Amino acid sequence: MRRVASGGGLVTKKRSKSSASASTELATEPVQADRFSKARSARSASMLEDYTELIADLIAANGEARTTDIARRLGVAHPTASKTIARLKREGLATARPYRGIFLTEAGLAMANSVRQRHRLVVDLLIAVGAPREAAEADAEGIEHYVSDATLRAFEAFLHGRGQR
Amino acid sequence: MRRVASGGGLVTKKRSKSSASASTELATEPVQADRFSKARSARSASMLEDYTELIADLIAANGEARTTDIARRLGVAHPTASKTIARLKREGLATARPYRGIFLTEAGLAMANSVRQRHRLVVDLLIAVGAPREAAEADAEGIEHYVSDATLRAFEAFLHGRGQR
DNA sequence: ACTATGGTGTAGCAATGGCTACATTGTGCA
DNA sequence: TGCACAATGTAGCCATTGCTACACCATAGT
Ligand SMILES: [Mn+2]
Ligand SMILES: [Mn+2]
Ligand SMILES: [Mn+2]
Ligand SMILES: [Mn+2]
Repeated sequence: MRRVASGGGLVTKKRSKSSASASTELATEPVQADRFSKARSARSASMLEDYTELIADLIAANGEARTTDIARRLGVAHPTASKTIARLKREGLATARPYRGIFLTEAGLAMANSVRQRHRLVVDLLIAVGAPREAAEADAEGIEHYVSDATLRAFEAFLHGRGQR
Repeated sequence: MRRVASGGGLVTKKRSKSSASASTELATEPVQADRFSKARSARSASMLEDYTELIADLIAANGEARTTDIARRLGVAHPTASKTIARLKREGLATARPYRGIFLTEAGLAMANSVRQRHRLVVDLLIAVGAPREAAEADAEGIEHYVSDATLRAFEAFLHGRGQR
Protein backbone atom coordinates (compact mmCIF):
# COMPACT_ATOMS: atom_id res chain seq x y z
CA MET A 1 0.00 0.00 0.00
CA ARG A 2 1.36 3.39 -0.93
CA ARG A 3 -0.75 5.48 1.38
CA VAL A 4 -3.42 8.02 0.70
CA ALA A 5 -5.03 10.11 3.34
CA SER A 6 -8.78 9.94 3.32
CA GLY A 7 -10.49 11.12 6.52
CA GLY A 8 -13.59 12.44 4.81
CA GLY A 9 -12.13 12.37 1.35
CA LEU A 10 -10.55 15.76 1.87
CA VAL A 11 -6.83 15.34 2.03
CA THR A 12 -5.04 13.61 -0.80
CA LYS A 13 -1.40 13.15 -0.05
CA LYS A 14 1.01 10.50 -1.17
CA ARG A 15 4.13 9.48 0.66
CA SER A 16 6.76 6.89 0.00
CA LYS A 17 8.07 6.80 3.55
CA SER A 18 6.59 9.63 5.49
CA SER A 19 5.15 12.91 4.37
CA ALA A 20 6.67 15.25 6.93
CA SER A 21 9.98 17.00 6.45
CA ALA A 22 12.24 14.11 5.58
CA SER A 23 15.00 15.71 7.62
CA THR A 24 13.49 15.73 11.12
CA GLU A 25 10.95 12.96 10.70
CA LEU A 26 13.47 10.22 10.22
CA ALA A 27 15.44 11.37 13.22
CA THR A 28 12.42 11.85 15.47
CA GLU A 29 11.00 8.37 15.20
CA PRO A 30 13.72 6.20 16.73
CA VAL A 31 14.37 8.75 19.47
CA GLN A 32 10.73 8.88 20.48
CA ALA A 33 10.41 5.10 20.29
CA ASP A 34 13.38 4.85 22.63
CA ARG A 35 11.71 7.12 25.15
CA PHE A 36 8.52 5.09 25.10
CA SER A 37 10.55 1.92 25.40
CA LYS A 38 12.31 3.25 28.48
CA ALA A 39 8.98 4.18 30.04
CA ARG A 40 7.70 0.65 29.40
CA SER A 41 10.72 -0.86 31.12
CA ALA A 42 10.28 1.43 34.09
CA ARG A 43 6.61 0.55 34.31
CA SER A 44 7.48 -3.11 34.36
CA ALA A 45 9.97 -2.60 37.21
CA SER A 46 7.74 -0.33 39.27
CA MET A 47 5.85 -3.14 40.96
CA LEU A 48 9.05 -4.83 42.14
CA GLU A 49 10.37 -1.52 43.41
CA ASP A 50 7.28 -0.74 45.46
CA TYR A 51 7.18 -4.23 46.93
CA THR A 52 10.81 -4.32 48.03
CA GLU A 53 10.54 -0.86 49.56
CA LEU A 54 7.35 -1.81 51.39
CA ILE A 55 8.69 -5.14 52.62
CA ALA A 56 11.77 -3.43 54.04
CA ASP A 57 9.57 -0.85 55.75
CA LEU A 58 7.36 -3.52 57.29
CA ILE A 59 10.33 -5.47 58.56
CA ALA A 60 11.75 -2.30 60.07
CA ALA A 61 8.42 -1.39 61.67
CA ASN A 62 7.05 -4.80 62.66
CA GLY A 63 10.03 -7.11 62.64
CA GLU A 64 8.38 -9.03 59.82
CA ALA A 65 6.53 -8.63 56.54
CA ARG A 66 3.42 -10.76 56.15
CA THR A 67 1.49 -11.17 52.93
CA THR A 68 -1.68 -9.75 54.41
CA ASP A 69 0.08 -6.65 55.73
CA ILE A 70 1.66 -6.03 52.36
CA ALA A 71 -1.69 -6.40 50.64
CA ARG A 72 -3.42 -4.07 53.11
CA ARG A 73 -0.78 -1.38 52.76
CA LEU A 74 -1.02 -1.56 48.98
CA GLY A 75 -4.80 -1.66 48.98
CA VAL A 76 -5.05 -4.91 47.01
CA ALA A 77 -6.51 -8.34 47.73
CA HIS A 78 -4.09 -10.77 49.33
CA PRO A 79 -3.86 -13.18 46.38
CA THR A 80 -2.70 -10.25 44.27
CA ALA A 81 0.15 -9.59 46.68
CA SER A 82 0.85 -13.30 46.90
CA LYS A 83 1.26 -13.55 43.16
CA THR A 84 3.59 -10.59 42.95
CA ILE A 85 5.65 -11.98 45.83
CA ALA A 86 6.03 -15.12 43.73
CA ARG A 87 7.48 -12.92 41.01
CA LEU A 88 9.85 -11.32 43.53
CA LYS A 89 11.08 -14.78 44.49
CA ARG A 90 11.40 -15.81 40.88
CA GLU A 91 13.54 -12.76 40.18
CA GLY A 92 15.77 -13.35 43.17
CA LEU A 93 14.63 -10.37 45.22
CA ALA A 94 12.83 -12.16 48.06
CA THR A 95 12.51 -15.48 49.81
CA ALA A 96 9.63 -17.00 51.73
CA ARG A 97 8.52 -20.31 53.12
CA PRO A 98 4.82 -21.14 53.44
CA TYR A 99 3.14 -19.49 56.42
CA ARG A 100 6.30 -17.61 57.37
CA GLY A 101 6.95 -13.99 56.51
CA ILE A 102 8.60 -12.55 53.41
CA PHE A 103 12.31 -11.78 53.45
CA LEU A 104 14.48 -9.78 51.09
CA THR A 105 17.60 -11.19 49.50
CA GLU A 106 20.69 -9.03 49.31
CA ALA A 107 19.60 -7.86 45.88
CA GLY A 108 16.12 -7.13 47.21
CA LEU A 109 17.48 -5.15 50.13
CA ALA A 110 19.77 -3.18 47.84
CA MET A 111 16.79 -2.35 45.65
CA ALA A 112 14.72 -1.35 48.68
CA ASN A 113 17.39 1.02 49.92
CA SER A 114 18.00 2.79 46.65
CA VAL A 115 14.27 2.95 45.96
CA ARG A 116 13.55 4.47 49.36
CA GLN A 117 16.23 7.10 48.89
CA ARG A 118 14.91 7.97 45.45
CA HIS A 119 11.34 8.12 46.79
CA ARG A 120 12.36 10.65 49.46
CA LEU A 121 14.33 12.72 47.01
CA VAL A 122 11.38 12.95 44.64
CA VAL A 123 9.02 13.97 47.45
CA ASP A 124 11.48 16.60 48.64
CA LEU A 125 11.90 18.04 45.18
CA LEU A 126 8.18 18.23 44.54
CA ILE A 127 7.71 20.07 47.81
CA ALA A 128 10.66 22.33 47.05
CA VAL A 129 9.08 23.52 43.80
CA GLY A 130 5.81 24.19 45.61
CA ALA A 131 3.66 21.09 45.47
CA PRO A 132 1.33 20.61 48.47
CA ARG A 133 2.71 17.95 50.79
CA GLU A 134 0.00 15.34 50.26
CA ALA A 135 0.03 15.84 46.49
CA ALA A 136 3.80 15.42 46.56
CA GLU A 137 3.51 12.20 48.54
CA ALA A 138 0.81 10.80 46.28
CA ASP A 139 2.42 11.83 43.00
CA ALA A 140 5.83 10.58 44.07
CA GLU A 141 4.46 7.07 44.42
CA GLY A 142 4.10 6.97 40.65
CA ILE A 143 6.73 9.47 39.51
CA GLU A 144 9.63 7.85 41.37
CA HIS A 145 9.77 4.89 39.00
CA TYR A 146 10.47 7.06 35.97
CA VAL A 147 13.21 9.35 37.27
CA SER A 148 16.57 8.55 35.69
CA ASP A 149 19.87 8.77 37.54
CA ALA A 150 20.82 11.88 35.61
CA THR A 151 17.61 13.62 36.65
CA LEU A 152 18.03 12.35 40.18
CA ARG A 153 21.45 13.95 40.40
CA ALA A 154 19.94 17.19 39.15
CA PHE A 155 17.30 17.00 41.89
CA GLU A 156 20.04 16.53 44.48
CA ALA A 157 22.03 19.47 43.20
CA PHE A 158 18.92 21.62 43.09
CA LEU A 159 18.03 20.83 46.69
CA HIS A 160 21.58 21.37 47.84
CA GLY A 161 21.67 24.74 46.18
CA ARG A 162 18.65 25.73 48.20
CA GLY A 163 20.03 24.66 51.54
CA GLN A 164 17.42 21.97 51.76
CA ARG A 165 19.32 18.75 52.33
CA MET B 1 -4.29 -16.72 63.48
CA ARG B 2 -2.78 -14.47 66.05
CA ARG B 3 0.58 -13.95 64.42
CA VAL B 4 3.99 -14.97 65.58
CA ALA B 5 7.08 -13.83 63.84
CA SER B 6 9.47 -16.62 63.08
CA GLY B 7 12.06 -16.03 60.36
CA GLY B 8 14.60 -18.42 61.82
CA GLY B 9 12.74 -19.01 65.06
CA LEU B 10 14.26 -15.87 66.54
CA VAL B 11 11.60 -13.25 67.03
CA THR B 12 8.52 -14.07 69.06
CA LYS B 13 6.02 -11.30 68.95
CA LYS B 14 2.25 -11.34 69.25
CA ARG B 15 -0.09 -8.75 67.84
CA SER B 16 -3.83 -8.51 67.67
CA LYS B 17 -3.93 -5.99 64.84
CA SER B 18 -0.49 -4.69 64.19
CA SER B 19 2.57 -4.46 66.36
CA ALA B 20 3.73 -0.94 65.60
CA SER B 21 2.61 2.12 67.55
CA ALA B 22 -1.14 1.75 67.43
CA SER B 23 -1.46 5.51 67.01
CA THR B 24 0.34 6.07 63.71
CA GLU B 25 0.01 2.60 62.21
CA LEU B 26 -3.75 2.72 61.90
CA ALA B 27 -3.62 6.12 60.25
CA THR B 28 -0.77 5.28 57.89
CA GLU B 29 -2.33 2.28 56.24
CA PRO B 30 -5.37 3.74 54.49
CA VAL B 31 -3.44 6.84 53.43
CA GLN B 32 -0.67 4.80 51.84
CA ALA B 33 -3.16 2.43 50.21
CA ASP B 34 -4.85 5.48 48.71
CA ARG B 35 -1.59 6.68 47.21
CA PHE B 36 -0.87 3.31 45.65
CA SER B 37 -4.42 3.16 44.37
CA LYS B 38 -4.04 6.53 42.68
CA ALA B 39 -0.80 5.39 41.08
CA ARG B 40 -2.56 2.28 39.74
CA SER B 41 -5.33 4.40 38.19
CA ALA B 42 -2.77 6.66 36.58
CA ARG B 43 -0.88 3.69 35.23
CA SER B 44 -4.06 2.37 33.68
CA ALA B 45 -4.78 5.69 31.97
CA SER B 46 -1.23 6.29 30.76
CA MET B 47 -1.57 4.23 27.62
CA LEU B 48 -4.67 6.10 26.48
CA GLU B 49 -2.96 9.41 27.17
CA ASP B 50 0.11 8.58 25.12
CA TYR B 51 -1.97 7.31 22.22
CA THR B 52 -4.27 10.32 22.00
CA GLU B 53 -1.32 12.70 22.19
CA LEU B 54 0.56 10.77 19.53
CA ILE B 55 -2.42 10.48 17.21
CA ALA B 56 -3.01 14.23 17.41
CA ASP B 57 0.67 14.85 16.66
CA LEU B 58 0.60 12.54 13.65
CA ILE B 59 -2.50 14.17 12.26
CA ALA B 60 -0.91 17.58 12.71
CA ALA B 61 2.33 16.45 11.06
CA ASN B 62 1.06 14.10 8.35
CA GLY B 63 -2.60 14.93 7.93
CA GLU B 64 -3.45 11.45 9.13
CA ALA B 65 -2.60 8.86 11.77
CA ARG B 66 -2.07 5.33 10.48
CA THR B 67 -1.75 2.27 12.67
CA THR B 68 1.72 1.48 11.38
CA ASP B 69 2.99 4.99 12.05
CA ILE B 70 1.63 4.90 15.57
CA ALA B 71 3.28 1.54 16.18
CA ARG B 72 6.62 2.70 14.77
CA ARG B 73 6.64 5.88 16.86
CA LEU B 74 5.87 3.88 19.98
CA GLY B 75 8.36 1.16 19.16
CA VAL B 76 5.84 -1.69 19.32
CA ALA B 77 4.55 -4.26 16.83
CA HIS B 78 1.54 -3.13 14.83
CA PRO B 79 -0.94 -5.61 16.32
CA THR B 80 -0.10 -4.15 19.73
CA ALA B 81 -1.05 -0.69 18.53
CA SER B 82 -4.09 -2.11 16.79
CA LYS B 83 -5.36 -3.65 20.02
CA THR B 84 -4.88 -0.47 22.00
CA ILE B 85 -6.63 1.54 19.31
CA ALA B 86 -9.56 -0.85 19.75
CA ARG B 87 -9.55 0.11 23.41
CA LEU B 88 -9.51 3.81 22.47
CA LYS B 89 -12.57 3.24 20.31
CA ARG B 90 -14.30 1.26 23.03
CA GLU B 91 -13.71 4.10 25.47
CA GLY B 92 -15.01 6.74 23.07
CA LEU B 93 -11.68 8.46 22.43
CA ALA B 94 -11.14 7.52 18.80
CA THR B 95 -12.90 6.30 15.68
CA ALA B 96 -11.63 4.34 12.72
CA ARG B 97 -12.90 2.42 9.76
CA PRO B 98 -10.93 -0.51 8.37
CA TYR B 99 -7.97 0.54 6.23
CA ARG B 100 -8.58 4.24 6.86
CA GLY B 101 -6.65 6.24 9.43
CA ILE B 102 -7.43 6.79 13.11
CA PHE B 103 -9.38 9.84 14.19
CA LEU B 104 -9.94 11.37 17.61
CA THR B 105 -13.36 12.08 18.98
CA GLU B 106 -13.98 15.34 20.78
CA ALA B 107 -13.13 13.63 24.05
CA GLY B 108 -9.99 12.18 22.52
CA LEU B 109 -8.91 15.55 21.18
CA ALA B 110 -9.55 17.18 24.54
CA MET B 111 -7.41 14.52 26.20
CA ALA B 112 -4.66 14.98 23.61
CA ASN B 113 -4.55 18.71 24.18
CA SER B 114 -4.39 18.60 27.94
CA VAL B 115 -1.91 15.75 27.83
CA ARG B 116 0.37 17.60 25.44
CA GLN B 117 0.30 20.70 27.60
CA ARG B 118 1.11 18.66 30.70
CA HIS B 119 3.89 16.86 28.86
CA ARG B 120 5.55 20.14 27.91
CA LEU B 121 5.16 21.56 31.39
CA VAL B 122 6.83 18.51 32.93
CA VAL B 123 9.74 18.67 30.47
CA ASP B 124 10.17 22.38 31.17
CA LEU B 125 10.18 21.87 34.91
CA LEU B 126 12.71 19.04 34.77
CA ILE B 127 15.00 21.21 32.67
CA ALA B 128 14.46 24.18 34.98
CA VAL B 129 15.67 22.20 37.99
CA GLY B 130 18.73 21.11 36.08
CA ALA B 131 17.97 17.82 34.32
CA PRO B 132 19.82 17.31 31.02
CA ARG B 133 17.50 17.88 28.09
CA GLU B 134 17.38 14.34 26.78
CA ALA B 135 16.92 12.90 30.29
CA ALA B 136 14.10 15.38 30.81
CA GLU B 137 12.42 14.33 27.58
CA ALA B 138 12.79 10.64 28.32
CA ASP B 139 11.74 10.82 31.98
CA ALA B 140 8.78 13.06 31.19
CA GLU B 141 7.29 10.35 29.00
CA GLY B 142 6.68 8.31 32.15
CA ILE B 143 6.43 11.00 34.82
CA GLU B 144 3.72 13.02 33.08
CA HIS B 145 1.04 10.44 33.81
CA TYR B 146 1.47 10.72 37.56
CA VAL B 147 1.50 14.49 38.06
CA SER B 148 -1.67 15.71 39.76
CA ASP B 149 -3.37 19.00 38.96
CA ALA B 150 -2.20 20.47 42.25
CA THR B 151 1.41 19.62 41.46
CA LEU B 152 0.96 20.84 37.91
CA ARG B 153 -0.17 24.22 39.17
CA ALA B 154 2.88 24.33 41.41
CA PHE B 155 5.09 23.62 38.39
CA GLU B 156 3.45 26.49 36.52
CA ALA B 157 3.92 28.89 39.39
CA PHE B 158 7.53 27.82 39.80
CA LEU B 159 8.32 28.40 36.14
CA HIS B 160 6.53 31.75 36.13
CA GLY B 161 8.51 32.87 39.14
CA ARG B 162 11.68 32.18 37.20
CA GLY B 163 10.68 34.11 34.13
CA GLN B 164 10.60 30.90 32.14
CA ARG B 165 7.16 30.74 30.61
C1' DA C 1 -5.98 -30.37 74.49
C1' DC C 2 -9.56 -28.29 71.33
C1' DT C 3 -11.34 -25.21 68.59
C1' DA C 4 -12.64 -20.84 66.48
C1' DT C 5 -10.62 -17.62 63.77
C1' DG C 6 -7.93 -15.34 60.82
C1' DG C 7 -3.73 -15.75 57.93
C1' DT C 8 -2.17 -18.20 53.93
C1' DG C 9 -2.31 -20.79 49.69
C1' DT C 10 -4.46 -22.03 45.29
C1' DA C 11 -7.69 -22.22 41.49
C1' DG C 12 -9.70 -19.84 38.08
C1' DC C 13 -11.58 -15.67 35.79
C1' DA C 14 -10.91 -11.08 33.23
C1' DA C 15 -8.47 -7.16 31.29
C1' DT C 16 -4.27 -5.30 29.57
C1' DG C 17 -0.37 -5.13 26.70
C1' DG C 18 3.36 -7.48 24.62
C1' DC C 19 4.61 -10.82 20.69
C1' DT C 20 4.59 -13.88 15.99
C1' DA C 21 2.28 -15.83 12.15
C1' DC C 22 -0.83 -15.54 8.70
C1' DA C 23 -4.90 -13.69 5.95
C1' DT C 24 -6.85 -9.76 3.63
C1' DT C 25 -7.05 -5.37 1.31
C1' DG C 26 -5.81 -1.20 -1.46
C1' DT C 27 -3.26 1.12 -4.63
C1' DG C 28 1.07 2.95 -6.93
C1' DC C 29 3.34 1.77 -10.70
C1' DA C 30 4.73 -1.12 -14.38
C1' DT D 1 -5.51 -2.40 -16.49
C1' DG D 2 -3.35 -5.56 -13.25
C1' DC D 3 -0.63 -7.01 -9.83
C1' DA D 4 3.15 -6.86 -6.35
C1' DC D 5 3.64 -5.52 -2.08
C1' DA D 6 3.07 -2.76 1.87
C1' DA D 7 -0.46 -1.71 5.18
C1' DT D 8 -3.95 -3.52 7.85
C1' DG D 9 -6.60 -6.91 10.25
C1' DT D 10 -7.07 -11.20 12.94
C1' DA D 11 -5.90 -15.31 15.57
C1' DG D 12 -3.63 -17.02 19.21
C1' DC D 13 0.22 -17.25 22.39
C1' DC D 14 2.35 -15.49 26.94
C1' DA D 15 3.08 -12.58 31.22
C1' DT D 16 1.32 -9.40 34.43
C1' DT D 17 -1.87 -7.68 37.69
C1' DG D 18 -6.29 -7.32 39.31
C1' DC D 19 -10.38 -10.02 41.43
C1' DT D 20 -13.52 -13.81 44.12
C1' DA D 21 -14.21 -18.27 46.02
C1' DC D 22 -12.68 -21.81 48.55
C1' DA D 23 -9.37 -24.95 50.98
C1' DC D 24 -5.84 -25.42 54.35
C1' DC D 25 -3.04 -24.33 58.43
C1' DA D 26 -1.29 -22.23 63.00
C1' DT D 27 -2.14 -20.64 67.17
C1' DA D 28 -4.50 -17.75 70.99
C1' DG D 29 -7.47 -18.60 74.28
C1' DT D 30 -10.52 -21.19 76.57
MN1 LIG E 1 5.87 3.73 43.86
MN1 LIG F 1 7.77 4.45 46.84
MN1 LIG G 1 3.87 9.26 28.26
MN1 LIG H 1 3.72 12.36 26.44
